[in-house]
Amino acid sequence: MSGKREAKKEALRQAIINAARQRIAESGLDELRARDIAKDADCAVGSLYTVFSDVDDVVLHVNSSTLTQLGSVMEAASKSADSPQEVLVALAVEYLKFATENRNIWSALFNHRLPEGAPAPEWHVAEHLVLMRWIAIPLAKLRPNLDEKALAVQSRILFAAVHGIVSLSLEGRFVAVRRRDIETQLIQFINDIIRGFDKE
Amino acid sequence: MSGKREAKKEALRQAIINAARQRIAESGLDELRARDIAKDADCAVGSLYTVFSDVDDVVLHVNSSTLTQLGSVMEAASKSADSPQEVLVALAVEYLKFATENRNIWSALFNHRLPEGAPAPEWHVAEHLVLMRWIAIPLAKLRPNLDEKALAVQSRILFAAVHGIVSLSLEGRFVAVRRRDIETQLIQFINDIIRGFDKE
DNA sequence: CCCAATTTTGAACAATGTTCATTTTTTTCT
DNA sequence: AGAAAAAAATGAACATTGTTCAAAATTGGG
Repeated sequence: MSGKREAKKEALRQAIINAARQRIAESGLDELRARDIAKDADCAVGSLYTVFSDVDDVVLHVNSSTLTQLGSVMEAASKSADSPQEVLVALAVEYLKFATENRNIWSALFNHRLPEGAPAPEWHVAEHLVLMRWIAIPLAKLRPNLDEKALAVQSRILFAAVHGIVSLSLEGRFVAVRRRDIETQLIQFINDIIRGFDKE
Repeated sequence: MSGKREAKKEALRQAIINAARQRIAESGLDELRARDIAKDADCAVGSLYTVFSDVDDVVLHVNSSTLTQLGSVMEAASKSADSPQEVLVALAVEYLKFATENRNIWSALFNHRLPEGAPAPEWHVAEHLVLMRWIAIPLAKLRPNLDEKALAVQSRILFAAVHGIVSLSLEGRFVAVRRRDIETQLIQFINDIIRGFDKE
């Protein structure tokens, strides 16, 4: 009856991930500390290392759950409209909304850097690719002449552009644009792009 | 004759900035260490703090010089073509080129985070805005009906989109696109946008 | 050449990620 | 149930860093 061990271990894993997510949500990735996570998860610092290889590994798992959340948001947005144009706009707007409402959690997704020369594990990269699919679907309808490969590239480019706008705007380091203007701009931007397709 | 003191201090400032830039260029911002900077600049760790308030301050000055470099690149790109369309494409392509050829220095510009609640100094924010001007000039010709304010916003949005594409592509965390495809995609992207303007 | 002011120094401190010998808990065996 | 073995949890100790500051070295003026 050693399933009890596994269960406890799994409970600890979740407690640690939740504690880390909570900390990140409240104070951002930069303020995340191994000792704080352990305290919140009611375990010793050392225990963290019996379940994860290091703090980066914990962050990776937090990010993984964020991607799942984002996936749901994208799916809902995809169902919120019929025309592919409207779907692309909805995806962008919902992405902006998610980023705004979950700023720290969202930015951890992109600001987290693994140490020099440690590539993100394959399973985590795959999680990102799933998001691209939600863009590819409406895009395929707008550009039926693109093959699978070109479609994948276009999806990434479109995502990157939207992400850039959301990112530089929200992080607001410089290049600040008033918050309530961003959505308007984003919608106009997507529409400009789509109109550009038509004329190609 | 106390100008000598000032001169020495200034020399130290420059030595430290150069050492830091060199380190960042070679190993990236994440590997930057106060002790390494001091060693390269031939001074004690403590001396660094007599000239800069902390390591972040040093990075800020490295980034400042990077922005000056980028400014020159943008200026040259602006003069490389006549039509505003071509200028916008040239700006994007040169931005991509600069980022590719100066990866670590460029990414320090955007990955450097000041500690919680310490906004970038006003002089540094201003340096960023100068870059936006190079985009606004050709954009104004394409969209003559935009007032100054709307033009500034559009410039930022366009920059953010291009930056997003360059950024997610180059950092290649996920969402990887083959390096040699990025330029092609970027050019097509800018053209799509501009075509979108026409149809508005 | 000497003294006071200034600058430079690097050892010491604090914060933090990570390890590992020791203690505690759980499982297995009789 | 109780003891021995296995596994897991613990937190003190270590290594690495940014930063400080008392002491030493340097400098400029008289």
